[in-house]
Amino acid sequence: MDHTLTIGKLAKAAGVGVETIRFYERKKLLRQPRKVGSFRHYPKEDILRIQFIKRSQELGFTLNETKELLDLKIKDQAKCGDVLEKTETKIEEINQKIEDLKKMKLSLRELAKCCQDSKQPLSDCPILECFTGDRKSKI
Amino acid sequence: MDHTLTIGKLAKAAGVGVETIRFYERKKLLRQPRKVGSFRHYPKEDILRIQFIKRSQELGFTLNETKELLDLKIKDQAKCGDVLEKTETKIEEINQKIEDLKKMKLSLRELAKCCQDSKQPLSDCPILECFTGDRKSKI
DNA sequence: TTTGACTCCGTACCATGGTACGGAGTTTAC
DNA sequence: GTAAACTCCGTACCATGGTACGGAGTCAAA
Repeated sequence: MDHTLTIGKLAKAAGVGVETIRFYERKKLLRQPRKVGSFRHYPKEDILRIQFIKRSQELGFTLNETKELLDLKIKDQAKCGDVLEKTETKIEEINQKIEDLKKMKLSLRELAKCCQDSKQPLSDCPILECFTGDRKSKI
Repeated sequence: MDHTLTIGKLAKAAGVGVETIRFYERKKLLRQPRKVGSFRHYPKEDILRIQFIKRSQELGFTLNETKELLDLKIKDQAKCGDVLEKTETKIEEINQKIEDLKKMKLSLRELAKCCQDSKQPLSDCPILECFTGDRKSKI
């Protein structure tokens, strides 16, 4: 009983599936673990690393972007500002997405107005036509 | 020269690629066109149909959802309210996405605060640790 | 020692929304 | 009439983030 974890234990500790860990390894999000015989043995720190990955996804980073963040950590010439910059970029992307979604919502609300009497048969319902015809809308 | 379009003309008129049209056909978003010999001939209405699909995507509907909207049109027992309902549901989904994005943004802002002096080497930068440790945050 | 649980590896598959390719047949323009 | 342009079809491939499978090897407990 040493201080390392087999893939199953790591998976359980980090709250992911075994296959996910092998997938992250293929994608180089996890470093090659030490092999004991043919079995992978992971340091406990990899629990945190996986939690970092999950958190990063929750924050809207893709796996590739997350990999970039993790890679910054091992390049010791990397500056704190490099991470900050990626964060700011991601905040801008999020702002843009929010704006897009708000425009969609406005358009959908306008379209919904087309269709007041919801008991009309669809042949008399203008909403699909509104949909198609609404080319001057903001989005 | 009749009033129908070959696939290339339709693609050009609708602003999509030829392969996209065949893809939509496979996904049943476009009806089987009339065949003249082995060549597809499309009615001009399919330009509008494709534009409807594109517009629908812009509004956040997936191709499957778009197909449901288009299918409502041919089921003549479908009610105007059926379309309205899908629209309202999509508006709710959009609201939820906006809320999620706002939470992400807040978290990213907090994390960015961790990293004030952007000239520090990354070993002294707390942002990655903030990332990992910030488990009590809202998202 | 044997049985059950775990792990290995490569590969295939899921959804989503297409794009690309290759070899054949068809149509149009000069 | 010939060559370019278009179309046919099936299939494979792209990114994204995994999940599933099968047959073999390994490990731990009873």
